[in-house]
Amino acid sequence: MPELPEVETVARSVDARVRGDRIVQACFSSHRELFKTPPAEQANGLEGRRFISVHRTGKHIVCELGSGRQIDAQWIVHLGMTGRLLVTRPDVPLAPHTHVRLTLASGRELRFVDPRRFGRLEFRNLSCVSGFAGPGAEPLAIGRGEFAALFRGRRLAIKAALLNQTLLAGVGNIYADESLFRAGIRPRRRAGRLTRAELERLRQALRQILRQAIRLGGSSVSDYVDADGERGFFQLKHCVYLRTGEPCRRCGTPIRRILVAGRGTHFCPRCQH
DNA sequence: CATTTCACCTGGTGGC
DNA sequence: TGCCACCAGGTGAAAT
Repeated sequence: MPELPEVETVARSVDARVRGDRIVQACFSSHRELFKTPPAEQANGLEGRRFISVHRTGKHIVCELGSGRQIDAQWIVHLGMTGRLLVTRPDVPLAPHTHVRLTLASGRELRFVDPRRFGRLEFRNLSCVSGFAGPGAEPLAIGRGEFAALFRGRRLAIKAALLNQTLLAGVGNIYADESLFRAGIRPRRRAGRLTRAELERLRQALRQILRQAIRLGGSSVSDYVDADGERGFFQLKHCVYLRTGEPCRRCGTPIRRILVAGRGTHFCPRCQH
């Protein structure tokens, strides 16, 4: 489900609800594939610590934790396709596929729910390991020259390059398609063949779209919600994503769907070159 | 090395 | 109503 704007929205809403709160008890499910750190070790590390802050890096939610005032551990949550982090009252019935419950000193619960189990959870004790650092560049912070350099000499499709998290962190299928539409670039163009002007159009398109999507709370295509259960509204602004056969909002030509890098890819054959 | 394909999961939808 | 094929916001391992 979640790409940069959705993860940013979730991180902000979780931060607003749990900052300063202490974890009293941690309950983990037995689906081991979810846990990069063994669940018992995570529960052990979480219990007794306080949320100092929660923020986003790429598609990862990073919870900075402390036993006292200092940050001494991190809990890192990747939502995969269908993961949700929810802060609820404890009497709210458990959703199916709830894999983690953190009981907080305030009496509320932080819950991790993930039907497809593509999410990943990791605990890092900073006295043993370094802090989390994702590999890719932040699309909202990267400059023109650095952005262009990411794609230089690459023969793969520009859409596949946008999805590669080690190049840019946070862009997924929705925002790759939407930014390529806004920049007027076909998704199958070879990344290394884009002109300097096209690359700069793409960088600007990405910035504008990601910022607007964050303002609107992300895209709720089927089930995405933030920590308060609120849906986003950017899906109302989609120009191509999941609009196969519908008229292009700019020129009226039916939107086409193809496969690129194994992912459904949507574009306007008239507006994109 | 760079790039492509596929497996990992559940659930929703639409056709017959 | 049921059954089936196909699709879905992601990623990392294996193959090429």
